[in-house]
Amino acid sequence: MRRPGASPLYAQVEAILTDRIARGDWPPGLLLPAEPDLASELGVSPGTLRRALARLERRHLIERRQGRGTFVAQQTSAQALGQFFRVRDLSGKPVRPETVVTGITTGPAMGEEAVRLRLVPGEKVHRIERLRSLNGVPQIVERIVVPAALFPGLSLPLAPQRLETEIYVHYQQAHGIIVVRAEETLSARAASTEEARALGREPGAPLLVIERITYDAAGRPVELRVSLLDTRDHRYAVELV
Amino acid sequence: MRRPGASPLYAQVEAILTDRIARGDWPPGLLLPAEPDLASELGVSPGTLRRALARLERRHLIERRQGRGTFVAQQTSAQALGQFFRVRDLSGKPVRPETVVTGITTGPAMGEEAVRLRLVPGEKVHRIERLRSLNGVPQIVERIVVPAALFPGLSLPLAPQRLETEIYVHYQQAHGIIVVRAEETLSARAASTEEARALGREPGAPLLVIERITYDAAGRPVELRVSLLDTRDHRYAVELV
DNA sequence: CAGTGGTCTAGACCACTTT
DNA sequence: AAGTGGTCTAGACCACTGA
Repeated sequence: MRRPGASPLYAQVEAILTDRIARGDWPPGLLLPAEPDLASELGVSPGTLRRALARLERRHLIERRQGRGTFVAQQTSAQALGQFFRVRDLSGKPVRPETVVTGITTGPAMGEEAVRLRLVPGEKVHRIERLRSLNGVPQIVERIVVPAALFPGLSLPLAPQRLETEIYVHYQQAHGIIVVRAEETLSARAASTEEARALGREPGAPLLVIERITYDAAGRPVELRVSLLDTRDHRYAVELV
Repeated sequence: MRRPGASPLYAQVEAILTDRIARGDWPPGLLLPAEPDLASELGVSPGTLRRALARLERRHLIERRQGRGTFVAQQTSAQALGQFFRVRDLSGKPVRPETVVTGITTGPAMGEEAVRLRLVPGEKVHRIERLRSLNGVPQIVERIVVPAALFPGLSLPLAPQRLETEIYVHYQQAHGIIVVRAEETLSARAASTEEARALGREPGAPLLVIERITYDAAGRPVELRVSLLDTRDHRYAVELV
């Protein structure tokens, strides 16, 4: 195949398949055609297709299972937690948070928020407050901002329960949005009186601040989040390679 | 090629090449044999060799340059900084630290240190204290613990200068040790009086604590490090995928 | 047993770098 | 012009899964 000044063929194939998934043409859970079939449909060799599939798998957009086939990734609670929740206990073991919603409001996006979420000024957002416990003890205060357009059913009484699991599962089930990437910045800050009360600490206690922006498969921002972690018994863990 | 219960051939090739680099048989900067030659020397097909080389490149152990050849990775200051220094300014731009050594002592490894560095109890370590400035302002207090065996020339008068650049460059030049991986855990903590004075802050001010353990190509731990960052003007940035 | 992805091989052609 | 890695192709065989 030719490639005058364009990108490599495997990258083009990767982009085509990413687009099918991002648009919902290929919904989560779908079994993809077998590799030889998909390769001939796209007009590329099996080797080139495999190279594109390997990259999609590394981005967690598909799952390949030997003997079964290749599937569009399902956003499950356990999977989203493993991918995006970096908190560990002091021995390094992963912990599972229990979550309670402590407040929901709806209003226009602030200047900074609107820019980062790429909303028109004044567009509505939901603000969600949650308290997350690790091993039964409140350890994380969390404030989430999401475009209201992505969360229409939020005023319903059942909404809080949905918000107590990872909201990425809701995104996928209700809108076919697959969350694939997040950027986090970390800092340290003194607790306010409200934050301190929620976490059972004294005002001014040092907290770890985790600010996150989350993107879907199409590269659109879909969530802003600030998490305040009490780090007496837990750590935020990363590996650098 | 057969593979009864063993690992894939490309993984075996990767292990062989990693070993050659880790042992110093292939020193940093070396030009590797051309792919067809290396493949036939190892008794594998070019495709299998390329798969192993791709993995080595992702681990930053080699660099491949089209038209020139494949080289064992050189540890440069800029490269080590880009790979392991996650601090950004508030706009997200990378910053380059200037570093001053504020203290060096030598003594036996403490219990916890000895375990993590896999030293025999009582084995000597160097403890290095540094103050790092960003844009001319002191922002990071750093304490580094390294096995004394890896840093024999530390009492020489020129040592402090060496310690003012990334010490990974010294590791590579003096011992052929290539640092490939680090684990970091983050937390928030109140500044002590000495830490506060060094950073121009009030005692008790919240600081971001970054604890790092660093490993070489052979998987041996070669450094413990604690960095205390003033996060009024900077952030620690990570991407989750 | 049939069908899937995982591994391994072999070789052609292209783009880039250096001589 | 010669040599390198990057791309793309084509096909054989193996390991795993589920009917």
